[in-house]
Amino acid sequence: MKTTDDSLAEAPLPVPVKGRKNNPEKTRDNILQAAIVEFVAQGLSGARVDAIAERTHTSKRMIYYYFNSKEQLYAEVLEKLYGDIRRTETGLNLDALEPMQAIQRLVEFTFDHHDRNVDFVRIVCIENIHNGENVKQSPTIRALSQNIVETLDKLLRRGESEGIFRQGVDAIDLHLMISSFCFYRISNRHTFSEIFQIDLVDEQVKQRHKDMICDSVTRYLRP
Amino acid sequence: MKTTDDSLAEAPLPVPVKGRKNNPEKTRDNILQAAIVEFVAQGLSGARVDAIAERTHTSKRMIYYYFNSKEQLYAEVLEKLYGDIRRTETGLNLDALEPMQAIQRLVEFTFDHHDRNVDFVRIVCIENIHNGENVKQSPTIRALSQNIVETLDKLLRRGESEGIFRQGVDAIDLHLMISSFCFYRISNRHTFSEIFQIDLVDEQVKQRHKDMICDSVTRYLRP
DNA sequence: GTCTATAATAAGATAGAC
DNA sequence: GTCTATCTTATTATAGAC
Repeated sequence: MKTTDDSLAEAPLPVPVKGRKNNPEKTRDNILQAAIVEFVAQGLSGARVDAIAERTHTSKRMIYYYFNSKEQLYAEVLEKLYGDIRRTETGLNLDALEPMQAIQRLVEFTFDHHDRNVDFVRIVCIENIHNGENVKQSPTIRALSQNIVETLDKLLRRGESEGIFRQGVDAIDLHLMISSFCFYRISNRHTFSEIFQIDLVDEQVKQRHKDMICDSVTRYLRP
Repeated sequence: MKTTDDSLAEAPLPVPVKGRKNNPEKTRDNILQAAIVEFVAQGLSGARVDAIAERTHTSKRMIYYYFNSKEQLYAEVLEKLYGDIRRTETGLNLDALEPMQAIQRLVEFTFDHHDRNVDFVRIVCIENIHNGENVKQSPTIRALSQNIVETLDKLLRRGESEGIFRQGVDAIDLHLMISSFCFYRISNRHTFSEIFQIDLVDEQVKQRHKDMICDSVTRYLRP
């Protein structure tokens, strides 16, 4: 390929794009976005640093420059996806509604939430395959998730005192019940839909399942 | 290391263990068992053929001899774990019970089932991370899983005609509901227990959750 | 059928120029 | 801060003896 051996005369283009100055934040975020795509698609062990670099407007060197290792990059991806999702959980304004309607709204929100955020569901699966080791090392993630339990607890106590809900239901238990359905429907959709020949993406099926979990939770809560 | 260059005089021990003759079936099964442990612990991409060989009483060469590739070995692991679990689902003898008791028994069975078979839960997660591609290629797995839906459908129709269950509940939908809770409790236990600070292994908690899903399903089914 | 040794390649991480 | 080129090690897979 070389037409001359005067290497000093070759390609003086360390500056990324013509005329544009360096933009560290943008570069870093660009890498993080690419990493999300790769980790979500391939898992932690399956993801390739080279593949992440290819999805980037920059180079593999920059990944190590900003994130030091594949593991640390993964940890940031995990925090980002958890953060994105937990933040949307605020501003549901359940206090204004009566308990039974509020719980219904919360269930529907959780359902849609998982349905729209397949990436989040996948990264949580991946993290569990790795025994939650990265979640355990992130106080941020734990802190982010307290909100939903507090909301639910407040709601349960309110319904309880009004005599609309039965006594003594634990917020975390109920969250487990709601999440499990909403999560599993997405996380296991490949095996479930293949084995039982059901199209989980179909709008009618989706609505039926949403009604199902709503109905199931409200019936469970009645005294 | 060599103290002599007469290589012909060295180590004539291709025969595995002293005096014992070759045992192909045993060797093959030994590899499969080792592969289960490794794939379940590390996932498909995370599993190392060398690590599987180390867990074996034989060598890496034998893995390729019997299974041709890492992928094919994984596919057999998947079939084996699905097969093991589906087979135990028969012989529940629900026909003898009245519908509401039968469904309760089925739910409890499913709960315990997942609780006892963490390996199965993990391999299903792993398979879903890989978009269920191997399940799709295995007619065996699909065939094995029809039993549970048939059982459930028969039960639902019986309860329906006796007026004990509400009309029109779909067996696959209900199976989704029951499975999701039982599965998620295991599959996501690492992140869930860390984030919400709950000990899912605790016997009291476990019993509470078992009651919860039972209660929830029976309430859902009532007319 | 089974073993040890090794080839071929892929992947994480780094060097060094600019 | 960014790039290209490369080092090192790990990993899948195979050769060839017995």
